Amino acid sequence: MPRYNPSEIEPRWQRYWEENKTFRTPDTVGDKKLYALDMFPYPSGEGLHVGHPEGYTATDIVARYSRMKGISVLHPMGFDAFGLPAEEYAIKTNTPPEVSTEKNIQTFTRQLKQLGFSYDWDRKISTTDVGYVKWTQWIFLVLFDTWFDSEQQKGRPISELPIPDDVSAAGQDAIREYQDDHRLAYQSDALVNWCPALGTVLANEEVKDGLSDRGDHPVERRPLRQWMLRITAYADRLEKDLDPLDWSDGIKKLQCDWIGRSTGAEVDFFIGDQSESESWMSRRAESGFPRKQNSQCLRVYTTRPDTLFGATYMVIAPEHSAVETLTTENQKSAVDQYCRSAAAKSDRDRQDEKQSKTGVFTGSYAINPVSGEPIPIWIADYVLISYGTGAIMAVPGHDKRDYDFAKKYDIPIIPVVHPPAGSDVSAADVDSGAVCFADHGVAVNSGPYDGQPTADVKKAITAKLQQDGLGCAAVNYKLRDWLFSRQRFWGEPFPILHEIDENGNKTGKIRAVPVESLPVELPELSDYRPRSESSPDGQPKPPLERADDDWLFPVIDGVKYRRESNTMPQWAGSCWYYLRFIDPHNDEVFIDPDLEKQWMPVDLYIGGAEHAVLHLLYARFWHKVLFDRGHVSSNEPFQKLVNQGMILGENEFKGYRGSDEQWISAAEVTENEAHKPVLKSDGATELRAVTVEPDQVEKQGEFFVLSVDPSIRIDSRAYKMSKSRGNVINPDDIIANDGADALRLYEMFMGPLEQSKPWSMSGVSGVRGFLDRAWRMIVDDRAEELQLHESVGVHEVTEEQNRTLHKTIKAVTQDIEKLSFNTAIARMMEFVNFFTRQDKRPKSVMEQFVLLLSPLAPHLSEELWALLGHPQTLAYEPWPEFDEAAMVESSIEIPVQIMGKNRAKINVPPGLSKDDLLKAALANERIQELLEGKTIRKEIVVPDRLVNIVAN
RNA sequence: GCGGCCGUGGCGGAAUUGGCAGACGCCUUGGACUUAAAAUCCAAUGUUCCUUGGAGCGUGCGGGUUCGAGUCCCGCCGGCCGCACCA
Repeated sequence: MPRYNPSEIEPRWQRYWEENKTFRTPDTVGDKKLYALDMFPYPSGEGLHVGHPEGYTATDIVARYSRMKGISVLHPMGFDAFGLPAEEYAIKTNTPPEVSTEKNIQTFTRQLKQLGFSYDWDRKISTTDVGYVKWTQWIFLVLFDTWFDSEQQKGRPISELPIPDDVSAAGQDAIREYQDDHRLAYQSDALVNWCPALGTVLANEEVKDGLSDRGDHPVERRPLRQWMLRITAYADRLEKDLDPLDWSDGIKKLQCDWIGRSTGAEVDFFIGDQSESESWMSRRAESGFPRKQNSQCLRVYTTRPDTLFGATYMVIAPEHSAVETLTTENQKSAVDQYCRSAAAKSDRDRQDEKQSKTGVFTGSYAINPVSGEPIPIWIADYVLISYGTGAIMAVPGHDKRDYDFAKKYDIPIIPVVHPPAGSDVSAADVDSGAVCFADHGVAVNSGPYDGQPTADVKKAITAKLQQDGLGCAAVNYKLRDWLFSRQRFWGEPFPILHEIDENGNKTGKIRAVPVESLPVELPELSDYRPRSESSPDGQPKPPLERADDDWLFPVIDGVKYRRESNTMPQWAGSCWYYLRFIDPHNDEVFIDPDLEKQWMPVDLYIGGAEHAVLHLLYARFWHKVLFDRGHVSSNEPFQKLVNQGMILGENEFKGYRGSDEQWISAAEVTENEAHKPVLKSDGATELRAVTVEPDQVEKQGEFFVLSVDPSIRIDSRAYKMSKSRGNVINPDDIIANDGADALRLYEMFMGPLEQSKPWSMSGVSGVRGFLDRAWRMIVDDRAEELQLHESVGVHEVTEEQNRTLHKTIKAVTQDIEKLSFNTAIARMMEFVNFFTRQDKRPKSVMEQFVLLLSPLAPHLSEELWALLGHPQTLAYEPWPEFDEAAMVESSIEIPVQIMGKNRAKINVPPGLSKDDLLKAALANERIQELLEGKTIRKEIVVPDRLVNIVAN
């Protein structure tokens, strides 16, 4: 029986596409091109999640649509396969991670093929492929070979780095060291979370209450020698170049906030006796503001130089280099104790304690350069060593944090800004120190600047400081350089060699692995565990240190080296995969420059919002370096970016029961810190959350309540899918029941692409019903053989049928262009509803419809296309065109309102002039009745839309 | 705390951007077909009031602009997601 049977149709067409290489990328790009890219997945052991196909279907629809529009399409897929889960699994089972990774990639590939995506599978890549790792390492060497010329705002070859005379005078080693200090990839002693027991560096997220997440071992903050990438050099360009991109404002803002550019001034405060400050200042007025601060002063960064007159104390971070010199004898023990306890805290712990600020007085004073008054210098961990200069001038009157601190330690507050006229804050409250006013306003107690608005004072004081050699305008970023090394096994080895002496000790000289020796492959190990004890020099010992000597100690030109044993983080591979897709098999270069020019940039990039910041920032950074060095022609990689929303589990009703099984209304329930439901009244009595069936619940006013007891309120919401909640939907099950076309269509029909939305099983059967109806509109499902429905044939197309067709073509075309797939599907449903009622369904119209449906439901469409008499795939059939003339209605219904309320409807021909439309409205009997005895004050006539008459 | 997004029927969501609120789908109810069921098809389906026909009220709440507001402005309330001492 020729019922619609996706499990028979779909594998058949998938085989057809694969055997005929239907979606092979064209060798040469035509007039128009589309590079449609998905954020490639990490191939986890769990297999595909229903969230994956959402974005993938969206790009696939656009790719298929574009091919039919005659556009050259590149639509690839691959795998971001380095990562921790594979390594954990390897440790547990002692099998090489590449084995489980390969298995997972095969599962993912099978699942993706079952969804009928039109990827060019010949371009499949995995970041773990040796041929891919080679070029990841090569790009690292480009970073290693590049320095950033801040004048030209451009990365340049290290060989072009100007060497200062004093450095070149000091010899070759000094020059080499100077170069190493300026490379975009450099080694640095960064403060990191170091866990001695685990022998590894941990991410902030892996540390809780100063203990390691796994094993509860103590973690300390220590400077360790790590590889860093100088992304901060590109901060300005990463921010500015966002502007012309077709990204949502939300994502642009997230990136901007992450970069965190702020402008202000650096200011030097003289340290020492008040009497000497005058002469120091006059010397400064002559010498100007020095590039580096010296020990006579403390340099701060501030965004509010206008509040300088209100600076009543200073704060330096506990790690500041001046701590020792500033601490006086009788403060020494208190300072030592404070700094030691601060060092033991992770960043997270410091943040947790932000409610109550802590600090300690150094015993020293600085001189406020504008007032000449001595002000105390404190140490407090609310000042971060990693931002600005690690020191601040504190203005408690106009900074919330300084205000809290000053209140706690009883430090004077001087108000220097009054709220502007119309502010909620009163000047009197600011003067009395009752409130902290952090906004812009008007200067007071600021000498010559009194009465001027904040913005002007900022400029004027900065200029004055500059003139006096006490300060200069400055820019700062929250963005930090990128800590790029990991003590893990399953990642790309660094292509770097450390020179060693006869005793095997590092000399400090490093060199790149010669390009012709790339890739540096991972060595074979018998044990993937991180080392549990640290090496004698206190540095972590990554697993790669246990490699054979052959791997670990190469000799080049008679010089002995030790390989770098850290690996790159998972981000590395995803930083440039979009380039490799363009030329995936090239062994000579990472990408052919001609092909790069033809295909870049990516025209549509779709993926989850979880990568909105880091991945996109990192990839853009690498791309800009490659651009500066002439390896790519485009400045930005991703022209249009769309973040799909999250697919949540099915909606759940949740009720609460007390210890005696009594129902408790949700209105009386709150959550405690452990996210357990408790009674709101005491915040302690634990309750049990139970799922309530939908038929036991009804809506009353704003809330859902129990049908049997309306005084009991029930919570209603959808939760994130998770294994522990048991609400995970497996795409394989949906495909088995209703087919890939139904899954694709349902995920597109759920709602706007970028919105989070709950799953609904009956919604799936809804779209399956539509596919069934579309099938029956064309196929005779009661016949023995597969044949056309008796109503389908070579019929004259009626005017109404033609109008429906062209309206549908127009709507679907525009909706696909807007990525508004839910409404495109709704229009096709209307089409099917209409033509199912037609006894004569012209074959030509059915064909056009099948083409419209094909990007969304490709298997069903191919099957119907074949049945309509076309032996070849429809993938390259021309996309249907619409004709405005065919859409014109003979008569349209116009509402007539009186005082904005609908009172009648009139039928008029479209395009009627204002006057005629008004005449027709006034001619209406009912309108005449209602207007009787009233005076018409005003008539609003919108042609083809409505008439509104104002009368009383 | 700061920032972003969002509140429309029982549910997911539409609404040519200021012009008929609730397209399309789900759920529910009724009917046709059937010995029966499934499947399919047809119809009803925001809410209240009255007698058909209609009238009133309705887009989280309160105000405003307008002939006209889901859409614009001001002030609240609620939800979700980021960031979190960045001077």
